[in-house]
Amino acid sequence: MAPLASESVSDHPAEGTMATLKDVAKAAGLSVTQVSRALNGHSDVNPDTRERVKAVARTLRYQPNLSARKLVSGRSGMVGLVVPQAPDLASDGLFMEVVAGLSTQFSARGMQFVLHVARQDEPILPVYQRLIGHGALDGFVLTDPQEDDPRAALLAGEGIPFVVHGRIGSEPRHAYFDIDNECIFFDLAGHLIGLGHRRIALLNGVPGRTYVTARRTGFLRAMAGAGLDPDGAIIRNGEMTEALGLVSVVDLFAPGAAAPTAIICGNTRVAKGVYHAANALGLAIPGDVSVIAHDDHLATLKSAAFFPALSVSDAPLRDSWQPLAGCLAASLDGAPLKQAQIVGPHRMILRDSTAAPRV
Amino acid sequence: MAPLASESVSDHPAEGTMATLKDVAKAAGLSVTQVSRALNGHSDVNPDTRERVKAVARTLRYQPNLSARKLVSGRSGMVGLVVPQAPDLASDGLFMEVVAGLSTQFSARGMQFVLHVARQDEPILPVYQRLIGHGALDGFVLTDPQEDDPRAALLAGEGIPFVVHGRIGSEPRHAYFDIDNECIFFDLAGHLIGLGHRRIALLNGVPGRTYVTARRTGFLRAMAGAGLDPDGAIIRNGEMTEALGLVSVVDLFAPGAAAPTAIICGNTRVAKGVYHAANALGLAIPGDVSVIAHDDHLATLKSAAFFPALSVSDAPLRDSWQPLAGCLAASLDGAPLKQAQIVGPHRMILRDSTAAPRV
DNA sequence: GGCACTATCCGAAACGTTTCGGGTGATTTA
DNA sequence: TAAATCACCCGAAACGTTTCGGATAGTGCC
Repeated sequence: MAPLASESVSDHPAEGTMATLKDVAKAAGLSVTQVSRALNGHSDVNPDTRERVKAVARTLRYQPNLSARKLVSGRSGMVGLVVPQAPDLASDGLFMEVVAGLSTQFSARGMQFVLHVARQDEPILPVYQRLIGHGALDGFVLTDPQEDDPRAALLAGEGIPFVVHGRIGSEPRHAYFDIDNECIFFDLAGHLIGLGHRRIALLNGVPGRTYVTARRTGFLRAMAGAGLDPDGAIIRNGEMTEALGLVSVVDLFAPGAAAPTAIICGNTRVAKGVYHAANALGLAIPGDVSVIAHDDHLATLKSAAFFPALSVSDAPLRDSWQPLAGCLAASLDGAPLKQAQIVGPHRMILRDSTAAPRV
Repeated sequence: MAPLASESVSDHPAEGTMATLKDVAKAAGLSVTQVSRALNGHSDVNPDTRERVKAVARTLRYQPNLSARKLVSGRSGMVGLVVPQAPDLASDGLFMEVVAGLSTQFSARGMQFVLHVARQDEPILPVYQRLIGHGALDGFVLTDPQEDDPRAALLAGEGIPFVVHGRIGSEPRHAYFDIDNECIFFDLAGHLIGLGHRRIALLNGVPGRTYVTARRTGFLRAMAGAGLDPDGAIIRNGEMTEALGLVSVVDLFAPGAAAPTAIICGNTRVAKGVYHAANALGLAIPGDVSVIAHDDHLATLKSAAFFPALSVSDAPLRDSWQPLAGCLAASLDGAPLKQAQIVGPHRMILRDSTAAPRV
């Protein structure tokens, strides 16, 4: 083995330049073809040979040149996420968690995940077109999908694989990982209705996002299914921050208003605002108003640490990165769409913030 | 929006596959060689021809294949930044501003800037080695340089171009953009000394960072230069947050302690903490203690909005991205090192937070 | 007219990888 | 024993670009 290694380019592998397939082939006494096949797990190569090749490649610190690979096979193993720069992006830890989570998952699959931040004033579509045209990226992850998302339209039109965190349209023809937002909010509303609530408020995200629509649909379906007066369904939209919860409660419980007896919050941050406002207004939870939220475990807001402990639907966001990466990888491998469309699980955790309405 | 999307994808040009140099050559009635030379601004091509080629390329929506280019010329036009995932990274808007700023600057130079977030527990060097070995990136931007930065050592050893935001060592042999931290803090201390202060505190960043060392050096040089008792120089280190300013003041002004008469803050956030603590302790600024800070204009902390208005040394961080990108680009073009080593300007802005010490 | 020079162009090779079609010898099948 | 099968391997082509060396005309000079 030693003489074999020393007969290669040089004792020390990377003397400024990387080892190539040719170097490995020479050192292993094989053809470039066979080395490539051995390393890529093809069938017609002797198991012993394969191991030997792998060993040689390791000692030579061989790393396949992505550009060369991309050129011939059309695949570089790099995928990306494009986000517009927005000041609020940085504020919550969410964004970095997304990036780090995806990065981790993709590198576990031997792929490189990469982020491109577009200028704030820059239209986003041309950015994708550049990235596609340059041909450096194999596929994309799309977050925060909109109702008729132009990015998805572009990528689908160009035949570029992508995976969406969420779903676009009712019969998506794209890879995705999503949670069943409609079902979750149907259940949340159902729980409250079962307790006897008739006027229920939903503090939802900004309109246009697909998950916001889905949540609204589930909520309204539950209300309608119980034969309730549609006026009893109060929906407010906005960026899902503490402020939304705060101003909504102040507003809904203003003197003379027909206040709801229960509130469904889009996330725990909104719920925090609701708690603050309720406290300030002297409203007891759940005595005067029941509160329930969807908990995606973002940041450090633990729903169990609320007082009273917050009832929630539970679906940690951090469980998304693995299936997302998996779905994109499957798409790249040309797997049937079905295998790249996953709806994640959720569960209800009922604590102390919901009760029957005061009569 | 819908018509826009449909017109961009399916006009004619990209029937699933991008236009290549060969296509442009055929359409222009020239050889591939000449088209390449025309597009890349080489000398021996007729000006008229060049224009014609450019026009054809435009209508064909030609985009050079980065992988192919990289393969032969060794350059892909992609550069990157690698950061370890850290929870605090996201918290301040700083990080996203860095990324967005660099992204903007590089794309203005026709390059792609890309971010790679490494797992928190992952050693950083292998990440660079992967990225280098794969050969997808031409160069790197290094931020937060340490005293003997192993990343710089690795990249320099491999001969990979990189630019540092800051300087490593006293005679840096790498491209960099930096501000003259030593000079700035020499001046800050000098200003206070000139006012008559003899006991001065420096609230500095975490040790190990090169800029922290430089600032310390400048500060001590000013103190020593004025022939002051070295005991009068009080240095405290820590993550430069409001908390550092707060606890430092509480500590320094504890009963029985030999309190300083002036404080130099590493940034305006630290100064904010100092103001808070001073207020709580009933210390007047600048009556009981002078405060001065370095202001890099991060986030939304305006030094002029402090009360009393904060005296500062002024060097906006956002002025760094352009020279940083420029220096890396220069390095990639093989420019002499001198042209890729830039020290940015700074200025003093004296407001109301500094005065002669009470006798 | 021969020479050097310039302006403009082109063919072919190269980069490192994958893949296609084929090849060799050994083993099984009829 | 001849034919078919199998396990393992290889050469050559291709991907899209840049670059090296040369080619062709036209120009000015002696």
